[in-house]
Formats: sequence, structure tokens, C-alpha cells
Amino acid sequence: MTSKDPRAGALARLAALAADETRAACLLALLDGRAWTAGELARHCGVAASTLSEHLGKLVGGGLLTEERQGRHRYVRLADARVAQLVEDLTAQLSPDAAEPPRGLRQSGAGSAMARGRTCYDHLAGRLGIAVTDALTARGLLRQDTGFALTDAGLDWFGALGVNLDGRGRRPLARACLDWTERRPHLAGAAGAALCRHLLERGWCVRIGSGRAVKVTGTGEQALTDLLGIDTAALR
Amino acid sequence: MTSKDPRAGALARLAALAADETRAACLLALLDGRAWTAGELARHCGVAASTLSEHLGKLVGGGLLTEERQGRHRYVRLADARVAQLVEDLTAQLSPDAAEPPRGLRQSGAGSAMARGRTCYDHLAGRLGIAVTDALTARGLLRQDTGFALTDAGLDWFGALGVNLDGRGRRPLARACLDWTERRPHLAGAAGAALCRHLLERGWCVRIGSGRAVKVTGTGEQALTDLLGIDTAALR
DNA sequence: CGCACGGTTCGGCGGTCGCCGAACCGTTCC
DNA sequence: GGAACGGTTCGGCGACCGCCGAACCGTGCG
Repeated sequence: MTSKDPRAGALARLAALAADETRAACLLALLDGRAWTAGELARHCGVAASTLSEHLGKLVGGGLLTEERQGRHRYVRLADARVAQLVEDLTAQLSPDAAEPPRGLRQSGAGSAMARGRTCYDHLAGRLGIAVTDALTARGLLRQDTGFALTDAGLDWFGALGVNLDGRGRRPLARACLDWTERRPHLAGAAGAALCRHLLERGWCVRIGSGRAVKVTGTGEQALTDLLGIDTAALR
Repeated sequence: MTSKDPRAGALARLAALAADETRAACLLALLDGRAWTAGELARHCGVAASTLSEHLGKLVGGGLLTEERQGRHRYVRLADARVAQLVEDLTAQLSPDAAEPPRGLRQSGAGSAMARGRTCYDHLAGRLGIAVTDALTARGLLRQDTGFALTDAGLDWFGALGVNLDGRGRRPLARACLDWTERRPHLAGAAGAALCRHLLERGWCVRIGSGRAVKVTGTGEQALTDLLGIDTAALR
């Protein structure tokens, strides 16, 4: 408690924000990239509204969340992509040694929809995210062997698609995010986010209900086949 | 506390390991990549040996540290590069908003040696790390604009240098690590580690005392100039 | 052998933290 | 205006956690 490293206190304070099961559950839920109300999160976590209110205070105060008040609602979301990336990295740390077997075909309901395709903060995950990443790699648009980066051909491909990749702040263009169900890296970063947004805007994917699960539409299947040669049968 | 996400508990447990100032100080100290004894860490953190013993138990039990017992000593180090990466990412999360001004020329003693050059777990950081990263990028061996990856020319360059990049597990070859003093990304990952090891083996860099600070030797200056065109004057 | 030393275990102390229910405040809708 | 509702504040309770010193164990050295 004498000298130590001046960063130690700050690091501990940051980690403490995620070191509670309820707050951790909030962060994971918010990985879908959307804004939740305090009440929704309280119900999701199974705690009293008052309890969750205090948790939100800490998370917002710690800079992990931003809030937006509308009438009698308090909407809260992850502060930025950096926070989302951090939460992803933390959960990724857990997967390799988690004894959990590759999860069979249990929970075939909402679970399998999530496994087929979902959003992870602002990019695609699940089998859909993996399929897109693999297709990009196979076509020489993305390189994974020397890091995780778009190729020049990849930049052109995004341009031809009409996706604008400029104006991203200091956020890396391509980044690997470890998929939670597939245990394989998929495309995140500014390019992953832009691509996900593009698919949703074009109606190639739609969100299922209010969750983070997404499904490929008919026109989406056609587009993914034409653009990337993806066999969409496995995504149905 | 009812359903939540099954990952929430695991995430909270992981974060809790870093959520204590003393344990955080240990993790930061161990970022130098070397093995410390329990006593060294206790003195470094300013707590009783018994207290630190308990902390080590948790960190080892949590898989963040591995231990190696020799005689009456207990040597402990970060478990692997994944853990180091995680700690780096967490500290990087803090730097952008930390009000700390770009730290003037205070602590000109050991501090400035650290700013000149140091190791960050197993790769180079400080001005030296930045200089190497910039030089690699300027020479077209590393691309940062589309992610963070070696180019084909970069692969060749490493090969010509006699650095073997095979045999890395699932660890990414190139990865960006945010520098703590310079606030800029530098090369980490398997390539960064291999390069750092190479510089030390060839005697181009040597460790200063027992810390993580390193300095470039005379032959090292010549080599860095020849190989990468680095102006080593700024590193003295 | 005996002492010094590094590390661990244990009991106990004090502070923090997460949780709840009750009271309260502001918005929305009837 | 009144009722319903989302959210916040507050007091209090129980659990957990980090810290220490003392006792203990094993290694290494004189």
C-alpha cells in the first residue's frame, strides 16, 4: 500500500466494475449494441430495480456505459466500441479452458437462433459471422495468417459494396473477435461494424424479436451467395 | 440472480482477480515477463508476506499466474501471452481519458530509462518499441491502415533476419499494444515477441539492472540503423 | 546441529459491498 | 386530478474480503 504502480489503483477500479455478477450480466446483455432501460436490465438480472439503479450508477460513473434519459425512462448502452471490445476480450479469455463441451443441440429454441446468427455489439457473430469471415478470407479480402487485416482487394470490395470505411476514429479497421459458440475468430472492428450495418440497412438480415439474434432474409441469401459465395443453407 | 447469462459469473470471477489494488499491482509488475518471488512482490506492493501469499493463491488458482517452486522460493509469472495481452488491454483502456498530462520530464531517473525502452511482457515498448514499429511500417513490412498485420515483405524480412515465426500456437502473429508512455500502438503478438527475443539474444539490447527497462547497445544502434534506418539518437 | 529465512496457515478485525423494502419523485395516461 | 409506472434514495442487514500478526513448516547456510 506504499508505492506500487500508480496505475494499479485505476486498474483495480476498472476491473471492479466487472467484478460483480449482476454488473457482468449487464455488460454481457449490452453487448448486443442496443440501449436497454434500467427496468429491462433489472428483470434480466433478477434483482430489484433499486439494486440495479445503483449498479448503473457505478457503470456510468466508471465510463463503461452512457445514459440517455427520455421521459421516465433511463436508456443505457455501452459507452463505445472500446468498451465492447474489452468485454469481448474478457469473455474470450474464459472460453478456451471452460470445460463446457461444444454444447450439443440443447436449447434448440432461442439458443439455436442465437447460434445461427447474432450481433456482438455492432458486428456479426454466430455461424453467420463465421461464414462471412471465412468467405472474406477465402476470397483474399481478409488475411488472418499475418494478423487480422483487410487486403487491398478487401478495401476495394468494401468500396464497391458502397460501404464507407472513412471517418472511423482511432478504431482499428479490422479486428478479431472470438465467437462464443463457434470458438473461432470473426470480423470485428470498424469494418465488421460497417458490414453489419450494411446488411441490416439493405434488409439482408433482420433482427428476430427484441433480442440480438438475427436471421438472413431471402434477398439476403441471394446477396451473400452472389457477393461471397456463401452457402446459406447452413444458416437457415 | 435468477437466470442471467451463465457467462456472467465466470466473467465476474475473472474480473475480481484484477479488482484489488494489490493484485493489480502484481499483474502490472509481472508485465515485465519475468518471474518474481513472492517476497519481491510483497515488498513491491508494500503488504505483509502473508497477505501476498493469499493473493498469489487466488491469481494462480484463477489461471492468471503460473508458479514454479525452487527450494524455499516460489517463483510466479504471468500464465501466458493471453493474460499479458489482457492486462495490457485493460491498462490501455485507462490511458485515453486519464487526466494525466503527457508527463513532462519529471522522474528523470529510472522513469526516463523506462520511457526510452522497456519490455512489455515479451515485446518492446517505450520509444524503442514505437521506433521499431514506425520503421517497420514505413518500410512496408507492417500495415496498420487495414488492421495490424505483417505484409508478405514483412514475412520475408523476418525470415531473412533468421527469426523463426512458426510454431506459435493460436497466438496472433501481429497485434497492436498501446504504449503506456507514448500513447501509440506498437508491435506485439508472436512477431513482436520474437523480435524482442532476437534483439536480446544478439546483444543489440540489454536489460538495465533488474527492471524491465532496456537500452540499445553500440552494435544494436548499428544494426537498427542498417536494418530499419532507425535514427537511434533519440533512444540514447 | 542450530539459526536465519522464505513462505504458508490461521484467527480475528474492520471496512466494503451487494442486496432488499420502503419512501419518494417525476412522467404518462386515463 | 388521480392512478399507474419507471426510476432513485435511504437505511439497514448480512456476507465477503483484504489486511495483519503469530505460529508454523521447510529449505539453506554457517
